[in-house]
Amino acid sequence: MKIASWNVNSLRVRLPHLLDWLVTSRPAMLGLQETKLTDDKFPQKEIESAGYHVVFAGQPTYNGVALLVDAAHFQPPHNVQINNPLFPDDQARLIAADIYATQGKKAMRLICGYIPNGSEVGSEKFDYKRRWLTACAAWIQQELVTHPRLAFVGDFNIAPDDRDVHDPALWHEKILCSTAERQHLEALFKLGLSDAYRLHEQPAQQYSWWDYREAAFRRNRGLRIDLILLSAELAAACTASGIDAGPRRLEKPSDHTPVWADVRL
DNA sequence: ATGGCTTGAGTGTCAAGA
Repeated sequence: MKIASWNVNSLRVRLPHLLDWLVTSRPAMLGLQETKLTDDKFPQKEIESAGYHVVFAGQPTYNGVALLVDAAHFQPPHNVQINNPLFPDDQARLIAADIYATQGKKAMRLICGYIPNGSEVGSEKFDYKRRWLTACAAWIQQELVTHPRLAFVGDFNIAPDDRDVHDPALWHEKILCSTAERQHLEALFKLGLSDAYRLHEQPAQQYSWWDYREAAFRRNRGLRIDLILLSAELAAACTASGIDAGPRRLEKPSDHTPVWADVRL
C-alpha cells in the first residue's frame, strides 16, 4: 500500500496531472498541499470518479490541504481534524483523519501538512514557522498517544540534512536549511517519527522540489523538502520509499513532485 | 546578481512561494 504526498501548487491547474498520477501510481493514501482552492471550488466529483474518498480544507488564494483515500480498500475518512487544535491559525495547513479498511480494521491516523515556508531566516514569517512547528510537535505528541500507527506526510519546507540539498554551501543557514528549522524536524524524530525516505538505500541527489527559474529541474538543482514521516509501528512495516520525478517532467508541472512510501497494512 | 518562473486576484501589477 502506497502512502504519498504531493504539493500540487494549484489543484485547479494540476487536476489533469493528479488524475493521471492516480491512475498510473494508484496510491492507497495521498496528501495534497497548496490546493489554492476554496472548498466550493474543490474538484470533489472528479476525484471521487477516480475511485478516491476525499476530504479537504481550503481558503482563497493560498495554502489548502486534502486527503485522498482509495475507495476500493478504505472507508471514507473518520474523525477529520482541520488544523492544529493547540494552535489557532487562519491558514489552511493541516488535515488529519482516521483511516479504516472497508472490513472495519483501523489502518492508521493520517495527517497531511503544509508547513509554512518562512520566507527568510529571522523574518516575521520565520517566527510564525517556528511557532507553528513548536505547536505542531506538541499536537503530534498527543496524537501518538492514541494513534501508535500514524503517518504525517506533507511539504515540510525543511531539507532534513545536507544530503537533501543540491548545493549545501549556497543554502548554508538559508531558509529551508537553517539549523533552527532542522531542530524542529529533529523534535518530530524524537517523538518517534522516522523519515521514510531514509529507511531505505537511495540514489544520491534525489530531490522533491526544484525552482521554476533558471532551468533548476533540468540542472537538478533541487531540495528534498517533501517528506513522509512514519511512527515506529508503520516504519517497521515500510518496505520501500522514493520520489517520483515523472510529474515534474510534464508540461506546466508543479514545482514539487510526489514522494511515496510502501507500507504493509 | 534579490533577478530568475508560476499562481491567484483581477485588468495593472503585486504578494507569495522556496
